[in-house]
Amino acid sequence: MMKSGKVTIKDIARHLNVSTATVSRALRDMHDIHPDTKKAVLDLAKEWDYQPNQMALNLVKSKTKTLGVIVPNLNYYFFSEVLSHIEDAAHAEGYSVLIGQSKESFDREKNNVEDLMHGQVDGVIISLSRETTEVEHLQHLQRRGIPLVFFDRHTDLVEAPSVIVDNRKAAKNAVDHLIENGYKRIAYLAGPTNLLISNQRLMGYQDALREAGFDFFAHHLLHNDFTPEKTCANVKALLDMADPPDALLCVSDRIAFTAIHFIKTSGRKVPDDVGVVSFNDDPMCALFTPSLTSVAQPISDFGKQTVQLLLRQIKLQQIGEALPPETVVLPTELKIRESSVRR
Amino acid sequence: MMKSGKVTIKDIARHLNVSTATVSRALRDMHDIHPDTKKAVLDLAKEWDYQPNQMALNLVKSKTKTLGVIVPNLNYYFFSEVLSHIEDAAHAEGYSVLIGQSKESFDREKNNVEDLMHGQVDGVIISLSRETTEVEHLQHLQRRGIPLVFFDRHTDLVEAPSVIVDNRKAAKNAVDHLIENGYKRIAYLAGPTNLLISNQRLMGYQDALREAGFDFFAHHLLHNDFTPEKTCANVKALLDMADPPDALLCVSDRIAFTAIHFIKTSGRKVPDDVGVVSFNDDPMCALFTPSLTSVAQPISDFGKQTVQLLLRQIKLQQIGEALPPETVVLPTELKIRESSVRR
DNA sequence: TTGTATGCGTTATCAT
DNA sequence: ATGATAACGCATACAA
Repeated sequence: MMKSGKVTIKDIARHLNVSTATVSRALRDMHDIHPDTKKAVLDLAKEWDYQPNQMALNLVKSKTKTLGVIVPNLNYYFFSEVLSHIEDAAHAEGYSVLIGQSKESFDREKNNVEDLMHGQVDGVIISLSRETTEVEHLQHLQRRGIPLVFFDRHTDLVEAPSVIVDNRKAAKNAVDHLIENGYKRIAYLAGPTNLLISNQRLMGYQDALREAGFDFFAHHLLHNDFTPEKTCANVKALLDMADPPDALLCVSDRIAFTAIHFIKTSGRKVPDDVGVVSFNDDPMCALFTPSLTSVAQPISDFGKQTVQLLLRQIKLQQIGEALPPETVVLPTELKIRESSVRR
Repeated sequence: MMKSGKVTIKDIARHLNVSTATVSRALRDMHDIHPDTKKAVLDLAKEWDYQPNQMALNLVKSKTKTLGVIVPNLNYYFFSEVLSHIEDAAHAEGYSVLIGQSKESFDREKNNVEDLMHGQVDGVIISLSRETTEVEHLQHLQRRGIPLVFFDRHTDLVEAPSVIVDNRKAAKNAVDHLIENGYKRIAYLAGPTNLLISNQRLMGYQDALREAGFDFFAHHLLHNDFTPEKTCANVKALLDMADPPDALLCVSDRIAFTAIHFIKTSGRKVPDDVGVVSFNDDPMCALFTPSLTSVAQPISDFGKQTVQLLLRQIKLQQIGEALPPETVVLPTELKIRESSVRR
């Protein structure tokens, strides 16, 4: 093994007294190449540890075989789980994954998108920050011809495929379940006011109340920024009310765990005094005391479908076609556990 | 705004009747450029939405401003958390982050490393898969001049900086704490047999036993592959023994949560019948019932230090220097909660 | 202050 | 079956 630094196709060509074109062909196992030449090239390539330079390939092919993924936070259970499946699916198709997190900040999201726009990726997968209300940065991306797919936290302000669940229906189911189990004053611990999925769940919550002939009380709707502090403050406010709720619909398991812990600490029982259902079906749901009833989302499908949708767009784009902005709605399942069934 | 597709420096040069060199200089705000020329270029660049082509830049500079990160699993609490901080730190320094997960498979890890070797990244951060015992793929990376840094799951078979904690000491502390609280038969629910950090913790566990004059029982040491099934089987085996342990040191919170759940289900009490301490200080530790005593690692420092170490290496490498393989040992803290203190 | 020419590593289109 | 050469988009040493 000689040749210290990076060895290029040119080095091999020179040493073998052939042209770079020949080496290139030999390396890529093309037709019209003499077996002997090919063997010589391959042998030397191996001996010298030749590795094709990806940057040069990117430039000439004008694609990177890389996907960009932007999520609010890499350490939320749901997102890290979906990301894991995205990486899996992308990897299986020969794509690398570049990550960015908005940290729920619109500016960082914009920043991330702009970074990816400089030709680093062939397409972008995004789940919006909770601050995102305008979408100029995403339209910019599309104008530059970079395919885009949403998952979970989407928007209708941009024409792009998305992979979501029917949050409204899922929430209605969850609240129906609480009502069936005798709960009468159900509060909703929601996410930030402008978070689409939180609002969709709000509609399902209201649907269920209406259908059951219950009144919707605005003071039983509390918004939350996903911090434990805010959750505790919210729960405290609810418990201190003149008409405290006897059940909670939580927008996420994280919030539900914190809420239940607070409720238990305050001397009430779950599910007897307060029933709880939430979203995501974090594995901890089954281990928690009481175990937590939660809406399961098909996380692995989230990852797979999102990647498929993006890859299809990328492929079509190369032949000049466009994919009609399809919306994939994944099924949810309410996993009923102890927290919502009175003993 | 005209010019539909991507606009290049060449387009601007042609339209302005100047050379590409001039445009390049104007864009990068260099000296020796006439204000008028500069303004004209900048204006047109803005009007036409010029974006520098990253692929071309990469090729010219022969660096990508991208870091590769390979972890066993993106959805383990510890790794997703560290990754989040790595992304943060990298982003702050103007670097993008490419991710790969080994899924605890040596082959996938090797695969990931080889992908990154083809000139996609300026450096690599890795936490080894539990299957990894040989390191040829990492040496290959280094031979190709790509700086490497380990965090958490490292190896001494490769000369590279690493960011770790003193697992042996941390484990000893944790077991000392159990002993101080009156536990006498302490078992260790370890990770896979060849996982370095698990074995380091084993040594600390044995240190503590020895110092306290306790015997080490080989049948009180059970290895685990991080699946709930295996954990339950292990715990069942322990509880069914003639001399069941009265306390458990768990190699991770995930395992501890599952173990406690199993113990509770089997009718025993934690911490009265069985005390439990573990590692990672997952936020769920505080919310769990009973709350879980755990060794906290400074996760944010893991991310920051790892990136700093890598960036320093990259910088030094550019001036032909090498960084002595420094090992950063981060402090740990035992967070004492209910699971290890008898009432 | 600006332009010319060359190189970065590879593929691809012509020839031969 | 192979070789020259022109791209890909940009930076830069050297001229002017």
